Amino acid sequence: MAIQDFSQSLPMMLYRALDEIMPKFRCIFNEFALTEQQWRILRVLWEHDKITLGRLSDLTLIPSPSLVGIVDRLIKAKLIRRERSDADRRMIFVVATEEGRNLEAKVRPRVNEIYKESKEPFSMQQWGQLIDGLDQISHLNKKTVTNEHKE
Amino acid sequence: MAIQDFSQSLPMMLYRALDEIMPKFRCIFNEFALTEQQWRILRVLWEHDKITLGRLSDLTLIPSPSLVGIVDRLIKAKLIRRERSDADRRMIFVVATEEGRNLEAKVRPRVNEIYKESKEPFSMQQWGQLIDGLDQISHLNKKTVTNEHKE
DNA sequence: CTCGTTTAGTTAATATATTAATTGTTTATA
DNA sequence: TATAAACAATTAATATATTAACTAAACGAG
Repeated sequence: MAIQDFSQSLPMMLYRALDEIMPKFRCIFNEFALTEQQWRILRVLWEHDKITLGRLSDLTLIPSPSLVGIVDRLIKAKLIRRERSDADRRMIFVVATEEGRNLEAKVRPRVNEIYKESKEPFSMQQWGQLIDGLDQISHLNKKTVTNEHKE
Repeated sequence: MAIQDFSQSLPMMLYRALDEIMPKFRCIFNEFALTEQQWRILRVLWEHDKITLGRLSDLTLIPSPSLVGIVDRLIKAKLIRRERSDADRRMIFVVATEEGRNLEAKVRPRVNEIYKESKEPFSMQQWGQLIDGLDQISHLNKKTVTNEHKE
C-alpha cells in the first residue's frame, strides 16, 4: 500500500464507481433517445411543476452554461418548454410538456431496476455507511444544516 | 423521504461528492496550466516509465478517443512524448519528458494536501468503510458475481 | 431618482465525453 | 500462406464541461 496510490485516491474511486454504474443507465436512456443530462432534467421536472434554470442547475449539478444548450435540445424534442417569469423578468422557468411528462411512466421503472441492482449486493448497514460517507464529503465546506426539504 | 428520491440516488451522491472536492484540485492544476485529465496522465507516468495508450486509458479512466487529443496537447506542452512500439506496431507508448517529470515535485505536495484535508473529517473506520463501499461498486460486474456474462 | 452593484441567464472559446466508424497491424485458422 | 477475425489507435460527429466575459433586469444606498 503506497503512501499515495493514485488508483486508491478518493477522486479516482468515485470516478471508477460512476464508470461502473452509469453505462447501465445510459443504455436505458439511449432507448428513449435521451442523454444522461436530459434525463436528469426530466427527472427533476417530474417532481417540480415549474422550476427556474438556476435551481435546476443546482439540483441536476449541470453547470448553467451547459444547461442552456441541453434545454434547447429538450425543447426541440418537445419534452419541455421555457416560460419567462413575470415577477422577475431575469428568471426563466422550465416546464415539462405533456409528452415529457408521459415519459416518466416508461423510463422510471427501468431505471429503478438498475438502482435496485446496484444496491442489492450491499447489506442495509453497508449501504447506509456508504451513503453517509458520500453525504459527508458533499458537505465538507458547508454547515451541519438539517435541510428541511418538503414539497 | 420518497421511495426514490433523485437527490439521494447513488449516481447523484457520487456526482455531488466529486462536485465538492474536484474544484479544490482543479484550482491547483490551473496554477500549473494543467487540466484535470492532463494531471491524471502525468500522475500515471510518474509511476510508469513507459505505458501504452490502452493501459493509460484504463488507469486514468479517460476514454481512448479523448486520450488522443489530450496527449496531443501534453506533447505540445513538451511534458510527454509518443513512442511507437517496435514489437507491435499497433501500440504506442507514452513517456514523460524531463520537464514533465520535474512537475511532480511541484504539484504533488499541493495535491496531497487536499487529499489529507478531504480525509481529515473522517474516522479511520469511516474512511475504510467508504473506500470499501466504493470499491465494491467498482467491481459489481467483475469477480465474486455469479453473473456469467459472455457474448 | 440615479448610479453602482448584484443577480439570472447567456455567449464564447477551449477541452473533454460519448458513440460509431475507420485505419493499420497482428493473430488465428483453415 | 491466404484470409477473416481481433486488436490498438485514431477520426468523426455530436453533446457536455470549464472558465471567463457579457447582457439585461432588479436592487440598494445616497
